[in-house]
Amino acid sequence: MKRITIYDVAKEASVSLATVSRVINGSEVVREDTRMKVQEAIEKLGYKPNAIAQGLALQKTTTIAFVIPEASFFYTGQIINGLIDVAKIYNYNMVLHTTTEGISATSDIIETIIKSRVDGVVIFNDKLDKDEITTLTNYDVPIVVIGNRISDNNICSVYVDYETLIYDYATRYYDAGKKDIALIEDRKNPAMIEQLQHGLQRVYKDHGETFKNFVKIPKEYRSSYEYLKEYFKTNKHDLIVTYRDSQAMAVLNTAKELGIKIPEDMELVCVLDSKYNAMARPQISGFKIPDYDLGAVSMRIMTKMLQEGEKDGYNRETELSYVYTARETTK
Amino acid sequence: MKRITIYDVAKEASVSLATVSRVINGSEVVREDTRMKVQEAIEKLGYKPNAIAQGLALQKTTTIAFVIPEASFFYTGQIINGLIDVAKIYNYNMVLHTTTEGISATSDIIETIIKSRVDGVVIFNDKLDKDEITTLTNYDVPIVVIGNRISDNNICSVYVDYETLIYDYATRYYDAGKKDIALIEDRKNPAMIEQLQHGLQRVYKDHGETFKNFVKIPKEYRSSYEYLKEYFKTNKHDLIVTYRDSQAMAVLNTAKELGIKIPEDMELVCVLDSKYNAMARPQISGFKIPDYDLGAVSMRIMTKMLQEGEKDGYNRETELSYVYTARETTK
DNA sequence: GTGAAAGCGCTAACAT
DNA sequence: ATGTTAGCGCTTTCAC
Repeated sequence: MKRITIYDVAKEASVSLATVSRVINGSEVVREDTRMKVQEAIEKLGYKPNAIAQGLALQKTTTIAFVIPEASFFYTGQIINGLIDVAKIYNYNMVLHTTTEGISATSDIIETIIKSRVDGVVIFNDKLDKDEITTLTNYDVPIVVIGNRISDNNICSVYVDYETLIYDYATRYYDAGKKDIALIEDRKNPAMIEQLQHGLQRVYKDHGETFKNFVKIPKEYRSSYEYLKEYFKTNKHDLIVTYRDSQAMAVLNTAKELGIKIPEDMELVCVLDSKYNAMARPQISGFKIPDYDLGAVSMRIMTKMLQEGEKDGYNRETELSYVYTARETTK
Repeated sequence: MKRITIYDVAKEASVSLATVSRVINGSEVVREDTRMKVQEAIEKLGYKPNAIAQGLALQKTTTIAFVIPEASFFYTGQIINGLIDVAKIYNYNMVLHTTTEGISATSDIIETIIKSRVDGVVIFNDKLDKDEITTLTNYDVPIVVIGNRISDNNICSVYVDYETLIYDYATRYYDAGKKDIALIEDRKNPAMIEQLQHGLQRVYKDHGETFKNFVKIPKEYRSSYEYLKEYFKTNKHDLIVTYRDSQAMAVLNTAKELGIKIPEDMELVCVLDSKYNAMARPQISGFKIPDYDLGAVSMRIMTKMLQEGEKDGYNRETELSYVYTARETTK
């Protein structure tokens, strides 16, 4: 099947290809009757402009690259939805790249991204360090980073301040005399855990103490659950902080099995709230993180960065807020 | 910052652009010393071939479009991971499109896909009907459909046979005298539910009876949970079948609240297994659906479709199997 | 208001 | 083994 081109349309409508181009791009200077003629030819032939050729001629692709570690979690999906919805409104396409360990190094991905001449790139990545982002800076393509507070000439970021989140929350506990607060490690989200750690450290430091209850999951344990079953046999705290729902549920289950009453004996909060927290029994308290908005806002900022004129229409760093939902695992 | 092109490299290396092109594409006919010369020039200038221009010249984009309803569920993410991992191995890029209701009609998406001249499209969609897929057929781009058994000239499909899955499973219950089997509706996955319904209908038909226990969630209820709380006050069955984990958990919670013992009074199986099923108490039995493989296999088939020579190296329809995991909600 | 022609950056015959 | 040249499909001056 022959791909029909702008030439075919031009011939069909007995005009030059320049005129067809003008019609496609909604140029005002075309006379109404020729516009109709061209429009008809387009319909008749079922012509679809070749975005690749347009990209070449215009030196832009109207495409944004999105890089994520893996598309595994529910909230990653939500971020993607946010990004895509806004991208659509502004007629951008999205290409998706993932930094699966073993299968593709970040440098390879950057390579492909540069080659594909996208207009911008949005990065959501726990592991991507500043060096790698700096590499991207060299190609002077606009970048929006989701999750980490970072900014530069053509780098913006959209994030939630987990450090302050947990600082504020834990401080209330500390001040109420519940000073024994523990944080469960999450190997899959090291960057987030680090932020939480910093927040808790500040709480203790404020009172001249040191935060010590960082519960690491030893490598030999297949899951947090396996280890926690051991851990809680000999440990108990006033408040347990986890990052993901599945870890909170692991705490819930082990506690029940060991006869630790939640929230009476021990309280539990899951930073990253999810529908599963509400389905657990007792229902797990958590913070509603605006995952969809993280995506949507990022893309909106990207579109602004891409508009020459709007150079000052956006902030380099955008902090998104969260809402605490008290459920049954906290008093 | 001036984008440096193949011409710049040619000039730098004092060769023609054809030679540079040959080096880039690993042509064998280039003498070693000139290859080195060119390679050096490429390094020095930091040249990256423009994939857009390559696409134009080669009439192919090495890009696959992927269409999903929404990136919300965990398994959608897994499918994406499978797709991407394989896509990477074969050096394909992926563009992601979603059919968010309200924001973008499927026809618009098809429009953009066609314009972007992707080499193939993978579709995972409950709602996309055959008409829409047929529209794509007109543009003779290779298509792989995930989830539904469907095939045509340039359409392949990869799927799990939910009908047979539940038919086999429910038959065992029926034959054991547990004839009261109910299926919970899932508005978000109508196509899957339909398959399950067909399977159960066959079970009853085999015995000259009619399957009636399809539990619809009335529109006025915000969630399955809200309705099920009412439903189970006056209803009880031998076996409850749900599609997603969250619905199974809703059944679990309402049952517990109403004093219905699971699995003693009523058994429960969740077709689409997830880690949350294992975290629930009692743990929910389910089928391990190979979500990652659905993606991976689909992309593998796509690469085969794209290879001219390999016309017969793949099946039009590929059925993937599942593994049943008995846990605590079934006897 | 419309057409002719020069690119956009690259590949692939075809020459040499 | 390397260079020349004609596209790939489109946009955009610049003439008319």
